[in-house]
Amino acid sequence: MVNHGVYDNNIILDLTLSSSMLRHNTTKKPCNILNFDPSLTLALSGDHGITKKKHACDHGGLYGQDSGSGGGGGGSSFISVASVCVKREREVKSEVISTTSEVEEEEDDDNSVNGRKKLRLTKAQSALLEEAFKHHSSLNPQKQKQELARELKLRPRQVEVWFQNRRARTKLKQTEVDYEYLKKCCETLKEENTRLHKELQELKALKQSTQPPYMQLPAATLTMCPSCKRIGDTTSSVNTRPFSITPKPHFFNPFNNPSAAC
DNA sequence: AAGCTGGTCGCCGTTACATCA
DNA sequence: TGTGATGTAACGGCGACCAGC
Repeated sequence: MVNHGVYDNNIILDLTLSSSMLRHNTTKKPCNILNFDPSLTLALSGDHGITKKKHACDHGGLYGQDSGSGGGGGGSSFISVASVCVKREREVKSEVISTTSEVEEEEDDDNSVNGRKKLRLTKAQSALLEEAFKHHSSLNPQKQKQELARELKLRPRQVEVWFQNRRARTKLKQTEVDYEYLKKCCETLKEENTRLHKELQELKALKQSTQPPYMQLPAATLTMCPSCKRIGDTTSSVNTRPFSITPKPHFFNPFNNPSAAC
């Protein structure tokens, strides 16, 4: 049922495993024809042998050829697995149909030894994918994906997943940047608010202690610039007096430019 | 024209594995 | 050497969109 042909060091281990574990392990990522690591052998601890539902999907779908002997979740039937994995099967079909013979051979190898064992892309593969991502953050479905997959000796599905994850990472980073920006804005506003409150208190105190002539003017006509701490005046074009009057409120907007209020 | 169905795609939340401190 | 944290490949589910019937 299983082709162990590629990794001789796995064969003996496989023979000691249950059928479900076999199924899982024999689909171990081959990828690694490219960067095969002999230490990347089968997990004998047991937990790897406990095939979860989505693993079953992998085997029933992506790597389905060998999965007929068992399903996911530790022994459910192939039929039930297949019913859960319609989408996977769709993808597999389209991939198989559209891939070149070269890729098909690659996938055959994958199917024989592939598994949930996680692939780590090589630096070269990542670099190429990054380069492609720079040009377009989305794949031109049946064209660019196939091309990249062929070039990288990966399955089209892997390229697709990489782009999805890459977009998610980009979005996450942008969210973090936005968060930091808003946080700074919030802090700036808080400081401004505190300072304005303080100034208000000082003005109130000043009003109580003295009654200078300018205080006879309506209070609403006086505004103070939060940055330079001068009171504005529009009645004269040249601001020669320490306190003056402005025709309209002088709002401070930290989102635009905290230091540009004046 | 409207409704249904199937295919495709992208996003989201999650899981599981590899690696590192 | 064991363990928790982190990064990320891979998954299932869902909704949106489109084409064909």
